[in-house]
Amino acid sequence: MPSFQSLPGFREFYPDALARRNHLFRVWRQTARAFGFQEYDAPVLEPLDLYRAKSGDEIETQLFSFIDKGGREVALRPEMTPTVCRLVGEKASTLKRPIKWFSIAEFFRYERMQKGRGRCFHQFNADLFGESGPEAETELIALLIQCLRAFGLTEQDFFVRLSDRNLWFYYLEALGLDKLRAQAVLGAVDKFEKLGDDAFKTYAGQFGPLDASLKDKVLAFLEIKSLAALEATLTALGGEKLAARLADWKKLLGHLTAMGLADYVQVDLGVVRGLAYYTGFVFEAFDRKGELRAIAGGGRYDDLVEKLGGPALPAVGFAIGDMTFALLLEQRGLTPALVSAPEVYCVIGGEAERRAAFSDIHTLRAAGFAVDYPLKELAFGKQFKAAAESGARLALIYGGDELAKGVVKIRDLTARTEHEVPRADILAAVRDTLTGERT
RNA sequence: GCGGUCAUAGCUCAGUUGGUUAGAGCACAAGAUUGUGAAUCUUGGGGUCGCGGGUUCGAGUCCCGUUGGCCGCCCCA
Repeated sequence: MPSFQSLPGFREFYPDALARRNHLFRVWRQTARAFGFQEYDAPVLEPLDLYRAKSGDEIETQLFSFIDKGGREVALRPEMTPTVCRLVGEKASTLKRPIKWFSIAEFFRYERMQKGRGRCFHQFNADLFGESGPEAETELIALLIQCLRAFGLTEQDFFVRLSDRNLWFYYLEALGLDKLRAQAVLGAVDKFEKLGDDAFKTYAGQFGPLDASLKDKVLAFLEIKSLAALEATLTALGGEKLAARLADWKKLLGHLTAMGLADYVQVDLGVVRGLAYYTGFVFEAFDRKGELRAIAGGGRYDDLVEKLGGPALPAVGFAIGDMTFALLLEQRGLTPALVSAPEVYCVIGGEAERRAAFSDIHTLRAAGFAVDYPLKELAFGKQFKAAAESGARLALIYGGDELAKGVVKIRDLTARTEHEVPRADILAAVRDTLTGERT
């Protein structure tokens, strides 16, 4: 046993694990670019106050925070939202709208480890600033869905639950509840799925038992699973705010349907997301089997940029965590068998042949091909075995017979065929075989 | 922060009521094998049995503590 262990909850990525992680990041990055999002990055270490300002003092117990040598209170970032709000807020007047940004970054939270949760993890974050209409949600929800679909996940595997905090407040207001009571009811709604009726205990403690008919109406609202049902309920109540909100819902779902994504989106007002800073649509992605914690979550936070010292700027964003997502891919057998294999493996006779081979090896490597060879002289049989195990597509055979003829034998390790090419043509020959197969 | 459970080789594990020098498979390395692919055979390197203390003539085994993993609760930005 080594004397030094990694810290609890921290992960080490051996090459095969890193290859899988890189694959996730590569696909996310490519997808975000396809949606016109630009990548940014920012410091891992931030002033502690940035998180206090957003989430309150109690957040500190869940942070990796300390005092640096300059006496500053600092914390490893537990999320990207405050940081990106600051970045955008500082340059808001000069950035072209809409501002569509994404990042792939590592985060740290001082928490107890659990399935799908550790003390360090990565998130894909995407945010859209400067658009207050549901067009912003359309882009983000579509991006979220595509970020999962790109791995082969389908509507059989996951879905996005869509809810709306504004709608809840307008609804509860229409039912005659004031703001404080409405917030308490929303807190109960947030916990209702897990606790059932007990979720309303906190409300009862604060304001007395919730009127039975009101509670029925709240629970009925939770039952709504379609736009049609939502429309029926809202039109019955009437009122301008609800009508305007309904129009937003229609637009958002209409656009997502036009994109062919309707089957991925479920109207579900049970999603509230406890965070106080969400101001409109909120959404979370779950696996259909319901075995895992949320895969992704996000929503609109129109007040946060201003709260963190920037100008008033509407915003919508979401994040996908890598741990639960990797579990889902694994469960569905969609983790690609990625090996960091060379493209070409050289089989080399002896020291004399090695000199000739080295010249070609370097030429091929300089041209960008992944080329490997045995560091020390080995029997041919072992070299062919090593070539096969390396995962290379091609073996180049530098034997005395070939070099005497001025050729190199190219063996296709998959097809188990081989042919000779003049040494001078080796780069072109390799390129011809491998081009089009590389990603 | 709380509870349950586990810890023996790189991996999966065996190890009897406490008893000689702690084992197997896989993996890794060398050889059989100096020109063609996951085979076979032989051999080898690898362990302070998580760590610390206790009981005992004797502890991988029993007891206590501790660290760490896994699972759940709280929380989940």
